[in-house]
Amino acid sequence: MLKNLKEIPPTTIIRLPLYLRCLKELKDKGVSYIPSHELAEKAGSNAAQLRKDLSYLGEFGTRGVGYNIKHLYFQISKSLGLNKKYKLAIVGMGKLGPALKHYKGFSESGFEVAAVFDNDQKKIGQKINHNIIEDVENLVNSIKNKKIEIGIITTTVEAAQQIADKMVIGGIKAILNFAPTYLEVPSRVILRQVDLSNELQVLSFYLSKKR
Amino acid sequence: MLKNLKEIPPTTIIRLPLYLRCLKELKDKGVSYIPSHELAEKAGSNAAQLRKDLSYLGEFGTRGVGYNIKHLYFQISKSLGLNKKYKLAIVGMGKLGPALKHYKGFSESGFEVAAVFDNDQKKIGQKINHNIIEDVENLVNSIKNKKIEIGIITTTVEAAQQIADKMVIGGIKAILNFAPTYLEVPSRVILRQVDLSNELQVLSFYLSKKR
DNA sequence: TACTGTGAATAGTTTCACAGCA
DNA sequence: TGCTGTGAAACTATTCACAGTA
Repeated sequence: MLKNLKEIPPTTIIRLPLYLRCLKELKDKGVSYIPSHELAEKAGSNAAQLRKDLSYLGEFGTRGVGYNIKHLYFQISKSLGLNKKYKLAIVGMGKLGPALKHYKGFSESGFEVAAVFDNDQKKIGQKINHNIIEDVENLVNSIKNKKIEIGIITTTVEAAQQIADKMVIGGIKAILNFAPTYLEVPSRVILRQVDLSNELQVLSFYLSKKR
Repeated sequence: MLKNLKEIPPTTIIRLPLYLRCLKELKDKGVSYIPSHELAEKAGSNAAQLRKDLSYLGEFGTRGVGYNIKHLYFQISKSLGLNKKYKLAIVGMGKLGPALKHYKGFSESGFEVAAVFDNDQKKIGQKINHNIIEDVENLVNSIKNKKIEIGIITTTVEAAQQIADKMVIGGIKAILNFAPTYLEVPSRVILRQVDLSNELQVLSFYLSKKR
């Protein structure tokens, strides 16, 4: 019955944002209840897995009926810590950085881009949406002053580690790294790596198997 | 001894591009041999896992010495099917699409952006690097004529499914989808989903646990 | 009746620990 | 001696199947 004591498996955590997205769609459409097999199908999962995943968060369903969409949405949001707003810093205003800056999904989930940085004097001072590009030399102070908790790195591989180091000095709590290189950070800092060409290489593997 | 018969686990496949990246760095530096624990450290893994992963591909090491970097690089490339060139189409020339178009990692791994598309008449005909933006109405024919095997979707959520459908009609073999929505494709088409705000939500979970 | 929640069974993944080879 | 390659053990995740309930 009580499940707060149990650890939520990492695989479950990765799927929660998926469920959340489907629930948002349904909520916006005005649907009020949904059974596990339908929600699972929308999320590209299966009913057993969905129910097991949700069981780590609590008991939110009604037997014979399904899940109340608004309630489940709220509960998953809460479990993911999305009831709180987070401030982001994006470092590297090449192509990918500005693309992320404009990405709608961030603000929708309660993430606010509080500062953007580059080391190119030509770019510093320019405006991107509502942010003025700051000199990367300000990174440490900006993170401290604005109490930024999450850093996104979209620089070159060469610059990535020193940017990460500065973020750590500034007191960053988590880093999302898009530069295709392994970063060394203290274990108290949460690090996630997104590598776009890795995804293509994985596709390549499955493609080449088919012949 | 012979391992070609055994299936390579999906978790191993995801790590192979990581090893490849480290090996490339070492190769460029002129290093010739490396033991498993050092390569593992560079890749953010551990020696036992690295050796187990490689054991699914074959026996490439020398006891007492380590792995020949060039040879291992070649072998992993081959296992991932990267000895072949792949043609890509990117659909959606908003912010993310052009960023991917410029992304160096793609061409370095043998992927060629053979065509780019949008539905905006103002963008169609414009040049992005070496590609002229084509009308999305040409998508099916272009995929057929240019023998494009991989499609990348960077459109809005609303357009994504119909773009995927067109790709399938054109005979695409794999799709990498950046639109935050679940796509329905025939099982013969390989599909991978990359969702940028999911990554932030996962960070949020681990951040909120820390308080 | 139509669903959820969950133990139990199965499947998959990681880590251990060591035999065997250069 | 110092490493790899790999069975076996430990751990983790998924799926099954059904008791329990609105």
